[in-house]
Amino acid sequence: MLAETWLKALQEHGYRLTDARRAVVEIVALAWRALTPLEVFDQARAKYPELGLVTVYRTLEKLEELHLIQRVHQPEGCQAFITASQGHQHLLLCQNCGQVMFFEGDDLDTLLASIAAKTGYAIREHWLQLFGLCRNCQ
Amino acid sequence: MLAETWLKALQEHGYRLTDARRAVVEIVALAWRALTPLEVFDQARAKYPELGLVTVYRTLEKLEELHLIQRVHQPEGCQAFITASQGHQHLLLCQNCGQVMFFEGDDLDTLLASIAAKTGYAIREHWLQLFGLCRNCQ
DNA sequence: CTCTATAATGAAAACGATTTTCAGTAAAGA
DNA sequence: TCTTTACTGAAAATCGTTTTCATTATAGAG
Repeated sequence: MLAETWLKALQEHGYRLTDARRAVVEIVALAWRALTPLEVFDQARAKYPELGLVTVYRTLEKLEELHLIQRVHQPEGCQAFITASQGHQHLLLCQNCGQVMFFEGDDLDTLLASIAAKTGYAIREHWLQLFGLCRNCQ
Repeated sequence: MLAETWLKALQEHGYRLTDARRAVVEIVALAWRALTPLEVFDQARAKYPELGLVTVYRTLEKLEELHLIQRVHQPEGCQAFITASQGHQHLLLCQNCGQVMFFEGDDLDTLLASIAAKTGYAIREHWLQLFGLCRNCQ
């Protein structure tokens, strides 16, 4: 299970395993859409009612630092997090239900080379994100 | 001049022309990199010292509403604004000095069709943004 | 299994960015 | 010139996030 992997990773980096952390990790690892810290808090409190919002922030910070989760930029805001993509993948978001999918295989080399030539920029990174409707929401 | 065009557009949409608004518009229209509300405030106060930060927020809101400026998402934050792209253009940002350039001619149709087929999504929008070093910063 | 150092906790306070409220001011059309 | 009302800046309120701090509990040592 993904949650187990994340907890192990936290431990291996010298972080302790606590009930609060476990509750947060389990919610985020299972999420099929990006969750804000407040949403994580609300959902994780069902498992662990003593949980504080501050701990959610602190745990998300560590998960992001270990590249286990990543922040998702959306028109409505940029506070939500989702499981990090592995390797060179990009996001595809459902505009209705928020479902997050990853895809790979973007071949932008030709485009990037042409832009570099036109602008004189040395291009070092790119963000590509798609929005649409998932099968269920069409 | 771009500032004139924006002021005219504001007027045509029923908004009044004031000194505070003129000061904000002139700063943002001339910017070569994305500016946060606070940066706009600081720069515009040189022209119009009575200016309030609240008015900067309110003016930016109207300029965005009229699609004259757009918010720029960056790893460091998503509060800054830049002149809006015209038509189907994307952003290219210098990671060192922040210079913003627009480019067009992204041919993603093949990619989008393949992702749509693979995922079942009806893709309706895409965000593409490039980061690198401009000629001067390399 | 117990002890101990210290990482982690939650509550409250502080913080930065943004929005709202409000009474006074000024743009623009009559 | 007058009048309506959009616009203003200051202050207060709000929202998301971070810091502070005293207490708790994990994890490694003994």
